[in-house]
Amino acid sequence: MLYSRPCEYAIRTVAYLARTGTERRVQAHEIAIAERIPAPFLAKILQQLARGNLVNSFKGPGGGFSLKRSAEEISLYEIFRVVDGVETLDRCAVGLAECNDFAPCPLHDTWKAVRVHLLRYLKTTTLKEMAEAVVRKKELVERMACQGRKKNRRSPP
Amino acid sequence: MLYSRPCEYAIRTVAYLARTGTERRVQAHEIAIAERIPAPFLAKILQQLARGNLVNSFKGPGGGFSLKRSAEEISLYEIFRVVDGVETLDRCAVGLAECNDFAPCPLHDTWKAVRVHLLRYLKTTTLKEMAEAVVRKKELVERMACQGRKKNRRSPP
DNA sequence: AGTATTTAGGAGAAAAAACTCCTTTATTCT
DNA sequence: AGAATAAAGGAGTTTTTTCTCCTAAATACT
Repeated sequence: MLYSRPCEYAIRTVAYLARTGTERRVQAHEIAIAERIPAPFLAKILQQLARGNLVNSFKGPGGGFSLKRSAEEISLYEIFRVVDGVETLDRCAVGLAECNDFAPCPLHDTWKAVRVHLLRYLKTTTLKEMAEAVVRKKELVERMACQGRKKNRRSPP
Repeated sequence: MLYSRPCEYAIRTVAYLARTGTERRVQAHEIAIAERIPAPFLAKILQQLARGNLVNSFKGPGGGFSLKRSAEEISLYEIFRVVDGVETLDRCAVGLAECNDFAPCPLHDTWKAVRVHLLRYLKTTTLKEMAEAVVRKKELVERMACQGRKKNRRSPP
């Protein structure tokens, strides 16, 4: 997989915050329940996001987390950078420590092209995409529920 | 990273066998030393490759492993399939268990495009590429060594 | 000031991945 | 047949990643 489990959780967390809006403070355990992520672990990840300046954090009663920027200003790449660190993308295709641009391994050039593509995906995919896609999915679910009822009328058991 | 550590080792192993030719039997510990891979672990990986019909295995004196096919007939995808299993590529972009083509998560379509690209890379990159690239690298190293000597003459300490 | 709340941070536990070690099996050679 | 060799297979150990638990710190409210 392209990025770690914690990074997956981070993406879903930021998406959750994006859907709730930038003003409201959301507590870690609320996100954990909604997204089925282990709460203490999510707290750690949220701290990383806060240190990386992707979210605001507020202690105490009424505290919680909120996004520092709007959804379309946050790319997958930024989350990935903060949680996994970008060095993981620099790894040689076959794990050779000495492989680099100056002394490339046999797969270096082809793998580099893949890497460029992956980086583009990460940098161009924003959390806006995720928020919008959820809206689209809801419409789809409602449409499918409607079709489901029609089909039941036509096909008695 | 796209595939596991064992899969990296497998690719390097198959490349090593490709360079030695399909006839000669190569022992596990020879490859382990040459590629700096833990020998007992490599033996396990080689067994997977044998079970997956990528290599021949021979027990006893004079035994070892050899490729079942020529380098250009073995893609990275085949090695990946045998060592990691292809289900790892089916994983949702953000780790949602219920995400599939019929109930896609918000990133499903964009991630799917990335996946297609990765699959193409894996399926079109063969071990022939690796074997040829090693030859090219040797020529480059010799050329650089030559330039290194010229430069030393020009730049006394 | 004291209490409650929620994040921040450190240490440890559990799970998964990587790796090691030992026995068994199959093959070759004498 | 016996010995040597090298793969095959199983179990165990180590390392890394994921996750849990506990304490400390900061904030809001009374």
